[in-house]
Amino acid sequence: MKNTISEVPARQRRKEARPAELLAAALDLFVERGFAATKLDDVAAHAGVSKGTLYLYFASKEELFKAVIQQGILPVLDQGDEMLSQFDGDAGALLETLLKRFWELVGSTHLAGIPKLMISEAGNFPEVAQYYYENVILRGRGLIRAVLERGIASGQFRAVDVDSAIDVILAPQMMLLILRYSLTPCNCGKQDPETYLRTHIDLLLNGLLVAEKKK
Amino acid sequence: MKNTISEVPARQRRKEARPAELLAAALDLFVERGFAATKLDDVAAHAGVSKGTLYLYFASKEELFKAVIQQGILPVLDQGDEMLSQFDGDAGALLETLLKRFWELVGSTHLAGIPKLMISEAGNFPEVAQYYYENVILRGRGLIRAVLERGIASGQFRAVDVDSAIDVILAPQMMLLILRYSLTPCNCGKQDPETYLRTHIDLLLNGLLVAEKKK
DNA sequence: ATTACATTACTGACCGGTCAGTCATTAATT
DNA sequence: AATTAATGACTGACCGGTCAGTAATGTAAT
Repeated sequence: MKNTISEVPARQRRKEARPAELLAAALDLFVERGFAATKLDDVAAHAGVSKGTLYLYFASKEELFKAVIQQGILPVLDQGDEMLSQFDGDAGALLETLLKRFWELVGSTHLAGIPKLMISEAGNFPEVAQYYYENVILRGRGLIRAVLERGIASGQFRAVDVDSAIDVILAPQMMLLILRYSLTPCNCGKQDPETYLRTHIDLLLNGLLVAEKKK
Repeated sequence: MKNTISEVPARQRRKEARPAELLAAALDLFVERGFAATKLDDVAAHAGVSKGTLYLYFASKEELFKAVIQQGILPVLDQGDEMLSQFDGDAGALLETLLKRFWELVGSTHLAGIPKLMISEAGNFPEVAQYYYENVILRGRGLIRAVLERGIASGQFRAVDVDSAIDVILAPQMMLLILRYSLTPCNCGKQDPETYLRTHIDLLLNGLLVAEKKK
């Protein structure tokens, strides 16, 4: 006769579901507490298994870290690539759409914590940092570069220095994410991202100076 | 007769010099390895003393952290205040001067590592984060706010949303510092800061769009 | 000068808590 | 009965923090 209260056995065997559940738990905790401060016991508990089980699926804490980064961030960049190839408006509108979409996809998820996580831990995990640089940063910069070059070629944008402009454009986006997951006493990121994003795009396209251009 | 090889005794008593030397060592190591990953044994060794001595001057690792932040960053903000009160050019020139001077004072020092350090550790040390927010972030934002308001009042700047504009302006500066001390495989921050800074100020003042303004 | 005593900056072995990683055992599935 | 997913007690390294002891310096009496 089964237990009449609960049909869930104490121990379940769910080989297929474990890795994804462990990755989700790890993302949550890494993003919330940082990598070093997160205990694998807690990750396992969060995923409803014991620490031993975690080690059945991931060889070490660092491997788990790598897997979290990979699985979390690559789909977002795939979306970006797709948008770029399909969009057919002018470059200014494309830039605006891209930045807004990025915020929708990442800003509202726990994925938003990944940039801060990488910045914090890159120094101590060069292998992960290398992967992140090649597969996330370079691809992200590539997206913005394509937009800038399209805009400059069409005459819509001024012929700014593309390489540094990319960084200048991405920085406010990154900082907004970073501040969300750090310096919580700071309200910097608290005012609605709408306004922030609008100001960013407005400044970016129009600059700070009034009507007649000098320089 | 003294030792002819070396006049340095094995053990020295230098009560006055210790704190500053320990703070310098701690800044170096915290910035290089992160707070959690830095061992107090190493900090002490770097300063040429034993761990016990460190505890004569600082009550705990966290107190040492706070002292490093305070001692490192406050003088820079004092300089900023002074510049603001003395400068008498137009707001655009003031903004440019302020950003460039900031880079000179901080970008070339180990102080440049402090923003990344704070971002990484703020979550685990709320007391330090609170201090940093009140005494560094708010003061820094105050400087930029003053410049923006001066420029808008004089009619030189467009009437942008000041609060979010502050963040948009500061973000590229911060990101440049952050990338210097993180993601070292990434060359993002490697190209000379000159170009980066010039692009930032140029974009900030003039925007991305060509001559005739829309909107 | 030299000796004796007092003060205190400094040391480093040690302790206790923590946590990544292991493995003998248990129990679900085939 | 055999296989293997899952467990959780255990280990050993690590490190923040402590403290009994050591040696450098000061001071005063001889």
